[in-house]
Amino acid sequence: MARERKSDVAAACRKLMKEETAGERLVRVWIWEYVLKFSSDVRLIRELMDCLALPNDVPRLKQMVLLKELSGQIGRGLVLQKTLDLLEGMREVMCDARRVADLGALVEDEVRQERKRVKGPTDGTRIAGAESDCGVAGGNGVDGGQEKDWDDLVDLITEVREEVQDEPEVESSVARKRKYKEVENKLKTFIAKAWIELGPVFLEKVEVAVVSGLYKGVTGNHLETVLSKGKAAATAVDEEALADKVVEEVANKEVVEVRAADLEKGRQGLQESVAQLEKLVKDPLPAVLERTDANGGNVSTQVPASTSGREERTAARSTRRNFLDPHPSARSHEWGDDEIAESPPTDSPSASRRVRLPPLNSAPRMSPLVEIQTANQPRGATSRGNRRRRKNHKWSEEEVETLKREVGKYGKGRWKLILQKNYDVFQDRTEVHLKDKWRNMEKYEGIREDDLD
DNA sequence: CTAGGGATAGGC
DNA sequence: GCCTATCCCTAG
Repeated sequence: MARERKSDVAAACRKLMKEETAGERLVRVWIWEYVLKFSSDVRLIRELMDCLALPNDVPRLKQMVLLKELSGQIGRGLVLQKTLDLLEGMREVMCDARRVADLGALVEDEVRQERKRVKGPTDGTRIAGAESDCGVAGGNGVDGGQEKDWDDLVDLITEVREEVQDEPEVESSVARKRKYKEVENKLKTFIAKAWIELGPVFLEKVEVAVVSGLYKGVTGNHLETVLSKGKAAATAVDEEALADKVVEEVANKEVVEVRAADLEKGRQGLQESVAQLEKLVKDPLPAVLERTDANGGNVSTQVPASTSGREERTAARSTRRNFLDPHPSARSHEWGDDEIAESPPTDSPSASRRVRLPPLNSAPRMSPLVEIQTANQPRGATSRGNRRRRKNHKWSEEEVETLKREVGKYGKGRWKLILQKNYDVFQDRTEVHLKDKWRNMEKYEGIREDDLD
């Protein structure tokens, strides 16, 4: 039943997205920005994904997703190679962001043209705040500080990883553990800084502005005027500056005293904004939340990390790849390939109807890392370079024994589970590594699952 | 996520 | 070269 409703929602959303205007697309970006920044509820994010495609051509959003994934790495235990891959993804996106520094202007342009086309009958589709750049272009400031942090971090991880590869047998040494801790801390700092770099998201600014009474809202007339006069860009700067100022003030002042009247005012303002948003995009959240509540907070796609039952695993299997868990062996990130790729839930039929922005990556497909490395790193300091095959990492006795034991316990084919239960032993391995190793052992050593106790 | 095909590294 | 171990890719 939940399943049917789910597909209903998804279908309805697809339909909506088919007719998505440039303005609505912006709304989609705002929603995602906000959710990615403030929700740590993976379940919610997945559900939302089914209903509202994650725009895959906005560097800022990509950065946010990558940051989420990196955070997840810390939570689940570091897999150095994966961390490096994610970091490389970050670098790519950061470069993209720089390349399209004026994307905001382009979007506004699209909005303007779109408005010209649909002018008249569709009075109800006023685009709240569409003349502001709304953060699509915001956060493009990838400055040198972040690059340096990035370099340091990658160097450190590479170094540790190589150490692990060269002397896998001392994996549990105190020094090794300290190294991992160091990586983790540095990574945390990097992530925190990156979020700061990204700056406030659009809805956040609106929220702050409304609550502090400085945001007067945008009237339809105002919008029309702005758009028709073609002064969108100029206004966007003003609004942006205002919002920034507000955020800054709020951040710097001792806690701003908020009186009841202000709060009420703010709440009303937010309610209006929400109503406007709902007019534009059918907000999937209420349905999702209602469903999760009805379900006692449980949704079938949720996988409690600690469980291991076979049934649960099957139940948890999703038709779609978990976006927080990219393909284990993927060496490059899927986003930004030249095609205008669809996000998973939005199946292709609607693709052609989408408002399209210029491809972000029309530039060479080669990893920006290459340029950077060759430029900044004299010797092969970071040996992984472009897409180099990782150095063969011989299996230690302990790893092999653990693998045998665990296959005996959980059965062949539960690679992910086995890995999760033994992150400390299988440092720097993925489930694919476990699977491959077992295959070899079967093939060349004649080991069988049933030989094990 | 897993299975299986295939590429590559590295030892002899 | 051949063979095994390891790594990588991708269909299902």
